[in-house]
Amino acid sequence: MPIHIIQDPLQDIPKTLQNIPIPTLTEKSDCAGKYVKGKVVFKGPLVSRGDHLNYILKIVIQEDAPQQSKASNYTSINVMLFGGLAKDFSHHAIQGDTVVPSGFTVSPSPTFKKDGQHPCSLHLDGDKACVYVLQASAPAEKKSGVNSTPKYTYVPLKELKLGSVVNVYAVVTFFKVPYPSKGTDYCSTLKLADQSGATVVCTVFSKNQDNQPKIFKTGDVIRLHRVKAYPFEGSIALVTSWGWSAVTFDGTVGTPVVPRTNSKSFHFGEEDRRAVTELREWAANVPPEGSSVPLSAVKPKQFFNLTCQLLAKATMDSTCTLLKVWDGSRCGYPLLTVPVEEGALEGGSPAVTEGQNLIANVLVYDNHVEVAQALKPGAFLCINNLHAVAQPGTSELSFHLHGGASYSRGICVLPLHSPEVSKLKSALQACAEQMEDDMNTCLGDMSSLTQLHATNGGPETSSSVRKCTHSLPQVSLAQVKSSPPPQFVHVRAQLSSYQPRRLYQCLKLFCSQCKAIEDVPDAESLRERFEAAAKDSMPCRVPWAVTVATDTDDAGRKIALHVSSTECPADRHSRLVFVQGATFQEMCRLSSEHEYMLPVRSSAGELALLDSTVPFLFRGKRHFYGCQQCSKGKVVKSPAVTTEVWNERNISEALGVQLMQHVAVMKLQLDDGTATLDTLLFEGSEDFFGVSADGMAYSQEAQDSVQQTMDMLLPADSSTLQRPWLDLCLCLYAAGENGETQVQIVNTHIRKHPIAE
DNA sequence: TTAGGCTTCG
Repeated sequence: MPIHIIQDPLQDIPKTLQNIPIPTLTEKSDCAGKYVKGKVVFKGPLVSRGDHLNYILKIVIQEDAPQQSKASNYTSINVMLFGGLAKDFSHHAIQGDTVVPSGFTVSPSPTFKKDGQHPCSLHLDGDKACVYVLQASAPAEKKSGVNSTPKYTYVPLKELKLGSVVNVYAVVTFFKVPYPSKGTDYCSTLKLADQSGATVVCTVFSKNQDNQPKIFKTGDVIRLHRVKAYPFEGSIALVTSWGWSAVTFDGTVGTPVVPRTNSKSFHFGEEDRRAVTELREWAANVPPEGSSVPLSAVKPKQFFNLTCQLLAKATMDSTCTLLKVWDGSRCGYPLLTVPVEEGALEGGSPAVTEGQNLIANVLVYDNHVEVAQALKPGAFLCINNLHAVAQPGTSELSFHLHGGASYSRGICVLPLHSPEVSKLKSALQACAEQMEDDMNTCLGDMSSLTQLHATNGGPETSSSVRKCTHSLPQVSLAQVKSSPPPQFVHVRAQLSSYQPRRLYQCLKLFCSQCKAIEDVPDAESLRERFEAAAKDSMPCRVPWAVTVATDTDDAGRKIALHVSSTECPADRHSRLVFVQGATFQEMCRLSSEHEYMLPVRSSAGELALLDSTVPFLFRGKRHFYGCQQCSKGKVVKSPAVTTEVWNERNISEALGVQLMQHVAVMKLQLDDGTATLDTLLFEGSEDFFGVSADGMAYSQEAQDSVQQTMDMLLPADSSTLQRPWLDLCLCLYAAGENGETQVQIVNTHIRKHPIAE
């Protein structure tokens, strides 16, 4: 726990830490093992940077008395807290507390000129950062032996027990002004909330109007003594009981804590000041009333606000428009499917969401129709005062945005860079990834079945077959272009162009760990890169290999072959041979199907791999590359390949090299008459061509096959009439910083000999 | 005791 609540700084701060006076801090200060001490004179709001773990909190602390009067006058300094530390600090410390941060870094204060505070600021982030908090309290109260004031305990609203009479502190989120009841008393109804997350209704009875709690507006803080918790309609409610009292406070952060009450005598101390301050700060960071409810938490009959993404829309009639939306959470109730006329739906939804309670059908009525009509699929929305309506006889939910504008009912389009949208985007992304995982599992189980189905299928006019299990309607490319990611779509289209036209240029090296994609170096650059290595004639002997030297064509130059004594259990001929001082051509010449050849150079008496721009392993005509980013040290230790069978994977692991794999990457432009669409063939390229990327790298036959496929899809000088139609599965996803939609062809296999022939 | 927050054609 990076926040420590302490009683006595002298005792509770570790003696290993040393104080450094705030005025003496400079950018160059060595702050390891140091702490600063000061009073919190400002505490900003807890700011969330999108995801729930990512918080920032700014505070200003002031040192009591400058310890080095001559040093500088900067006794106040800005302190930035990050992550869990920021959140914990926000909960445990308030303005006025004395705090002792340690494990901070010092950097120039960006607001130095503006705020005139210390030219440096402190940053607390990571494992080493911690803050000791000495909570401010009224010493007089604690130390005076006179126990004149009773000690009250306050129960969090979530922990109310039926039948108990309790004291509570809460924020008023709703109130009805007092009115005469049908009995003898005045009555008012309040709704209360506190940090525990619960909201509770409270009824207040009083003999006269003046004794009612002095609530001026929602957000006020109330302290209630002696209220009784009792059951009402399945939840807990509060009602005033004998001898009850109420004190209220303004809820605005930073304003003086002034109690409002009619009571002649009431207890009010430092504890109360802290309770009010904490509630105010909590309330300031909680979204105001009418905050969004995720689909997963919606209950029948509820009116709520939904933050969501629009997937598709359809006009039902002149007074009603259907919006299909999702927020990445699954509704706890089955969702009603609203039938839509063919072609009426603009946009689409991922097929795998069917039956997953992910997509809500929102019926928008009357005055809201105009706004709804203008919305673009993909937009992020906040639909306010949406009504969850249960279908009679079933528990299926549909959602109605009724006519009228009360309770701020309506649709807002959220700006792309708002925190709500970042939050929503991460939820949607997580949901889409989950769906994809589910789908891949499903795909594995189903692939044999679909292949059978495909070959036994009826009349075929398509030159490709989809290998996915989606049951998606076919959409036009124009529709795809207006569809929001992430989702899968099915289209029928022709190829209109592709790049690169030279197929060998589409081969790349891919690191599955860091996702880097590199070009495959050509023979000429490899020859150059080996030149320096070939000049390495430093004799080198390693205990784990037998070294032999062989002559070269160059007079006097020798190649050293360090043959590892480790044998492959499954094949005694397999050996690891570390080759020192060879050119690229020599490496290729030496390389055979039996041995694994690894080019090395000498490095301080040991052998080291060459840099990652050249293959680290040669076998036969195959060359293997390591990832520059992800491979570990270059020095070769005794290579402990422990597996029964050897292959490039085991060997690279034993050497700490992250093996890169071949991938084929192409850009294909599709056309179906409604639009052209640029797509990427990457993850689905092996499926597409029915050829492995390694095959494309080394086998003439495979290369010819790929060329034939492309020639078949786009015959030279062909008209659109001559080009075959393709049934394709496309995956739409957001890519890059701006979240632009990228489209990949996936789950699609090209028939080289169309059945129609 | 009293009241028990509120909206809605679909």
